[in-house]
Amino acid sequence: MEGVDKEKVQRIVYEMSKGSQYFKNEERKEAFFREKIENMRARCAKLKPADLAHYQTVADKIILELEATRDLSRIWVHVDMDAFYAAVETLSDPSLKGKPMAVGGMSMISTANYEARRFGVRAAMPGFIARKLCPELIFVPTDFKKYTYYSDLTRKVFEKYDPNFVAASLDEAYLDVTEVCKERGTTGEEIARELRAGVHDETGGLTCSAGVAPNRLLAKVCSDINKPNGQFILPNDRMAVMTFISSLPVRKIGGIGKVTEHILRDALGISTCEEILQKSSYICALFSHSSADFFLSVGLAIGGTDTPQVRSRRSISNERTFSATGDEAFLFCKLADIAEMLSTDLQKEGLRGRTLTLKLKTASFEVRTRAVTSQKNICSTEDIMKHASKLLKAELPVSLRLIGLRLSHFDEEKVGAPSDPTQKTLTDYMLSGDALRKNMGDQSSLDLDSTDHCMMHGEETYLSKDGHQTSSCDYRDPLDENHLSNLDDSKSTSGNFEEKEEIYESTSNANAEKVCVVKGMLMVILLDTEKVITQLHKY
DNA sequence: GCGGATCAC
DNA sequence: TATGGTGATCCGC
Repeated sequence: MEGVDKEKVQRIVYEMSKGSQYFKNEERKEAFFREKIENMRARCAKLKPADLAHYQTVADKIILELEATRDLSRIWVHVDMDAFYAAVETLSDPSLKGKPMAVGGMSMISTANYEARRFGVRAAMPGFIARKLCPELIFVPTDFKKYTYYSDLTRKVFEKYDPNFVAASLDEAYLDVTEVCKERGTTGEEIARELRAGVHDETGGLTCSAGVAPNRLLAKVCSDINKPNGQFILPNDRMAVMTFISSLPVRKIGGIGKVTEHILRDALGISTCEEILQKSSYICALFSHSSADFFLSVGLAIGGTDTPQVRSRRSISNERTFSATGDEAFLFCKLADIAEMLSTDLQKEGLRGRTLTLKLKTASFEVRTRAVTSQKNICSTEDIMKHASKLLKAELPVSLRLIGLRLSHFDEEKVGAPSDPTQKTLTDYMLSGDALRKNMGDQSSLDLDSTDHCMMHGEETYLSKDGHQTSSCDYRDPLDENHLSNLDDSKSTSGNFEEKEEIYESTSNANAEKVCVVKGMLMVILLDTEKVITQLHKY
């Protein structure tokens, strides 16, 4: 973004961060990461001319196969709402117009409007740093009901152009407008323009940007080019597509994040998509078959052109951050809260599963997961707690800032599912799709000998077994949202804390039963932990 | 099947 | 004072 003093922003972010536990953890991760890159460079250096010649033939073969799948017959549009949450908030409070504003709280920001971005304020930036960058910044708490309402309005517009459009999140969607273009004898460009006007009208003023391209991977990149309130069209022409992809930095591609970007650049000297093809032998030498496949398809600008299959959810989880503590009674209370929330969510979806995963983040930001798989399907708070408390107990003593629980390996048939057909957006759109190949470099080149195994192993590559292109890395899960609400800062946690204390003293409270049940369960679970039982009185 | 990592939003 | 939550995937064990 122009007009941003990047150096100043960087300096302030650094000043605010350095010395913190968060920052120390980032440094630890970076050191680990540099080592990984060094390993890859070493492996590169060891490659002999004969090896490289071999990998070049492998690469050339893959490239030929990929080229054969190229389909330039479809017209995809990727629609991306501009600063969506911030724009919605401004719509409902016009006094915010023209002022720097961010949706979120002191701990984390989910979206900043364009006025705030000029100060260097960004999504995923902690609010207290944002305020330092822009002291007059207005904070607005997240309100998902509002965003869902406006998202639904936009989807009504999308439906008119592609009834099978793919909602990638509340504020993004992919539309295959090939048919509507044919019917109306018009271009993707015109459709995108009309669609954007429709969104603007139907929502009462929200703007969006669009990318028009022959596949979803490209459409996604294109929607970012003339943002905000603009569009970019990439014609269905091989030459135009190849020219476009050539100079594109790899980081612009969905699925290539910060880490992959650095690996490609520092280990292989690859910064643009063009260079992927130029160094295709190294790509094949260093990465797994599926990773190489993904990278090479990026170099060729080949992406998904079909409408991806609807897939059911694989896991469901619940996690909460609180101010770090080693107080075991508190930690078990939190665990019980999360178990209960998870159980509630499971009931809503009529799901039961066999694998329970406990997620912990220590006071020093180190993340750990511990899982158990049982024979029986579980869904009740009690069953979840039975396993979860064992997992947590094995980690004690430990000072934590986050606890989470995830259930997976679902039962085939749902039990008592409240099957509400109007809930289409939540269940039917639960497709996943990244064929992301982002596990860089840990795989030995020997793996190339087990190509088939690798291909089958991946749940979904950009090529399905029957040769049709399936959902690709540019496809997003609709439930992936910035669920920033309710964790503004320590308020929510200390809020719970006080609430519990109150409930404990006043048994007439409506919530008392719940707490007692939880407590009762905890007492059974923690029977051998005298200290915890006595401390429970505090909560 | 488990644990660590990465990515997206 | 203060750096999120949900879901998915891959790899190496």
